[in-house]
Amino acid sequence: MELATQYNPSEVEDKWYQYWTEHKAFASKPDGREAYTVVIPPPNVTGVLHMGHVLNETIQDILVRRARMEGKNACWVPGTDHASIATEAKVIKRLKEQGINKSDLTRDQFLKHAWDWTDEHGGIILKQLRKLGCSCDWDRTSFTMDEVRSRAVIKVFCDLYQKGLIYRGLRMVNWDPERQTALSDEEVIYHDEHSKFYYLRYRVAEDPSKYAIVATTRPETIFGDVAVCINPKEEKNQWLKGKHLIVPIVGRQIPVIEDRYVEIGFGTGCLKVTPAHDVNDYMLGQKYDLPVYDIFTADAHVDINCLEQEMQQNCAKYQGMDRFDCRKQIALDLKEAGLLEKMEDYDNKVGYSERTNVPIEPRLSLQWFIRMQHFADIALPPVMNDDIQFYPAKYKSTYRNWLENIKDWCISRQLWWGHRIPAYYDADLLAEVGSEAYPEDKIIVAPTLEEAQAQAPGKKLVQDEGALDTWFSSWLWPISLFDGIEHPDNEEIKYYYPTADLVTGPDIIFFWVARMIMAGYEYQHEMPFKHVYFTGIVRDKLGRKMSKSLGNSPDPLDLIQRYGADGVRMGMMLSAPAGNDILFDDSLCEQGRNFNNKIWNSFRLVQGWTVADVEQPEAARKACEWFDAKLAQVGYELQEQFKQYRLSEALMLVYKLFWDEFSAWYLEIVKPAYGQPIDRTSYDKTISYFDTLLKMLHPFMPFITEALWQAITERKDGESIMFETLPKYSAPSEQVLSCIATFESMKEVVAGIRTIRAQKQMSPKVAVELQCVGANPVAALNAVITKLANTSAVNIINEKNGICASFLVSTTEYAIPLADSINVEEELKKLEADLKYNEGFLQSVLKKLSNEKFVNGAPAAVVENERRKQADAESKIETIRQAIAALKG
RNA sequence: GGUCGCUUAGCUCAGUUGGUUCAGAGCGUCUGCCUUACAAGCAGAGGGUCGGGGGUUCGAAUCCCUCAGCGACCACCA
Repeated sequence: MELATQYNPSEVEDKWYQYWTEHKAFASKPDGREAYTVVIPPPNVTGVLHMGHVLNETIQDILVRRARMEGKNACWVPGTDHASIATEAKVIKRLKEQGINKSDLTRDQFLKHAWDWTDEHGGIILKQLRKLGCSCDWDRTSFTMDEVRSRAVIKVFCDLYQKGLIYRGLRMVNWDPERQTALSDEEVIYHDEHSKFYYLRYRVAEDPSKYAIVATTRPETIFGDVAVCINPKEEKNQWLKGKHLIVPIVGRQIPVIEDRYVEIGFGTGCLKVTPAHDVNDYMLGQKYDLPVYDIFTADAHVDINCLEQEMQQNCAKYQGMDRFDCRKQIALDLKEAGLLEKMEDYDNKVGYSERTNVPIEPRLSLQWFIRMQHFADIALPPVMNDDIQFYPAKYKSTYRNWLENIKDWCISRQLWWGHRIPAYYDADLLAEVGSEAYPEDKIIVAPTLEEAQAQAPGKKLVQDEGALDTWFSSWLWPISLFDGIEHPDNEEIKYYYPTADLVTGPDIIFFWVARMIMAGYEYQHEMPFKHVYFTGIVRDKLGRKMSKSLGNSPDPLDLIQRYGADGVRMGMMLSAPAGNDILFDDSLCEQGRNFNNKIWNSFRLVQGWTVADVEQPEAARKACEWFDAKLAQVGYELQEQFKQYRLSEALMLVYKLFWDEFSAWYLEIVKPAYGQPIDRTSYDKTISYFDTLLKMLHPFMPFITEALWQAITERKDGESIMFETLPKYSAPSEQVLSCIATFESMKEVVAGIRTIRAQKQMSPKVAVELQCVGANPVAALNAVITKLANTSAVNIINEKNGICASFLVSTTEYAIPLADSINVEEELKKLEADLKYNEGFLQSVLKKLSNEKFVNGAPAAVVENERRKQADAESKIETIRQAIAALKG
């Protein structure tokens, strides 16, 4: 069979993925083996694959495939997230394009559209994962809003409510005016902003000739001002004590209050208090029993209907204005009225909605919360004492920091797409008192309307309109995937839980990782995973975040098309140490592709050999001895790297093993001359090495390794490299290490000869004699030297005679007689430079050894080592001197 | 403002408890080669005062202090 000189991944990848799928190679069922479980961080159901996913899923697949080959029962569970707010936004946008407004639809109608969208786009990203080679158990594919997961969510809500860990309350929350819903603290992103500081004049009621100057960044909130606060200790504002002020434009008379909260020296020392629109003002308002005027609508437009008649008239022109338009207008109007003292540039931080990128409006509203202190208490210790290990460990302190300053979690959202809050109200009572005054003890929390109804016979019940935060379902994921919420003792959850490794980005350490740990201990009384591998953020080679607007984000499928999935996986892993951002560049995939090609061509070489019943050459025998040792050494190192989750290093290890050791050295040694057959022993050895190398490579590059493993020898249908197990390697023995060391010296000898050939422009076809002065420590490998460096003979001489080019390996001098082509001058120069270096080195060693403190203070082994260095250096110097003398002589 | 981290070759990064010639790897660069597996390749070569300064030590890339520059996360100074 003639094989192309270049590897073509696209021919291979689909074929073998299909093979795996047909044979259910990724499926897992509980059995007697040790379980190795990974749950996928569920991508948004309507999302498409981006580079961040490629990184994340590649790492998971590597870990899963490796575990499988270590003999574990690997189970990687895939699924998608309903991504409540993001998906709802997408659906609204699409409806708008069709000329439909969400407000024109009923809840059920809207949900019908959303489910249609989900069904349409839901599978896309999971299909794309197959292109990458992900070995997920597809039969287990789940969705955070499918039946099992939904029942789990509702059950947990009811349970936590019964335990008193969920409550409903009127609180200042982060409000997204675009989507018109509450958000959790974690969903707010703060950006630095260049804004203005407005200095407003508030006339003193008791003495209208005087003003208090109040500095604010948000003059549009003056409609809601109910007080001005000063620090009682601030000298310059003493005169305001007990006075009243007139809010400009609005005309409301408000008191001056005193509180230490106001920072002395900041701004003018006068803080306007607007309880409905600022968290701290709200706190002050509560403390001093101030009224609350909510002057914005849900979409952040001015609404002054709550004001008194007279003030409404004063402010009529602002009614219905957008908050930012109003800010500009007020500034203009105040200036005109002489009530704007000045404006200053000011840098501050403004919170934006993570999803809609609209400035958050602090808003007082009735929401559902989880008491988090209990969860912080159960989730902190296991991470701090390393029951759960973080890679890299530095995220432990991030984690601790958050848990030690935990705040209650706002879990209700004013959205339709999500799990509806299972709280029911007496409709008549609700109509009578309104939702805010609705008594807590009349709320019925129950899994279904029927069960709620049973608790309130004869009443007409209505369900809470809100939905739950997406993360309220995500935090149950490692449990709910195995139906462990509803059936905490079922066979699957007992077998697969806790999961082994979680791979995710550090950006969701609070959103998700911490909360899964909380839910894990609350509902399974055990950690949800043993290790957390935090990936970095994928950036472009200039270090910029990949984004649609910059256009610097390659399409993974396009990359796979160009370089093959194996090439892309390798490109991604080449520079992806845990926790560090990775600077991605297409050229990394090129390196991956090149490596695939290298493997492919090694296969072509071996596959083309014919085997004959001939004796194994000495060189080949030595090569096999050495490569056995090499595999033992690298196999062990590989294990160690995997243990520490150093996947890039692990990959580099196998990369070098295959390319440098196997291809450049081993194969070159055993390769028979053109047209000649190979002996049976070497052939079998080579096939077995190839087999082992493919297995070591398989987790990183599943496709090419499967394809070649299938081709290199006869396989039965259904067999797969995936099910092969790697041997367990123990630390390399002395014998192994010494074999490798000798071989390394031999490599240096060969390289020395090659260097001389290169310098002297000698054809590799011309055989040369190699002379070893005194003794040849690598004499056992002479046959190998002969094969690789084309030596006519390897001789031991006592003294150099004639003109030679020489080089040193350790303390041994090797020489190649080159009567006609030697440049004595150059040779001397080289030797003298070498001599100088070694003399200098000897000096530094002697200095150390003559230092009594060193000899007395350092451990014996270290001193002994220095003495050996001294001896070596002296011997080298002697050798070089002799060489110089010989040249001169 | 707080916390954590980073600075080693042109680039991206390793470097465990301070101790072998410890100053490394991959990529890139340079030189020579289309040598019957592979030019997506082969054989060679060059390249760094380990961010600056100080200290501890017989000995520091590694520990301590300090300065400079970067980054991340957290935080209610309007």
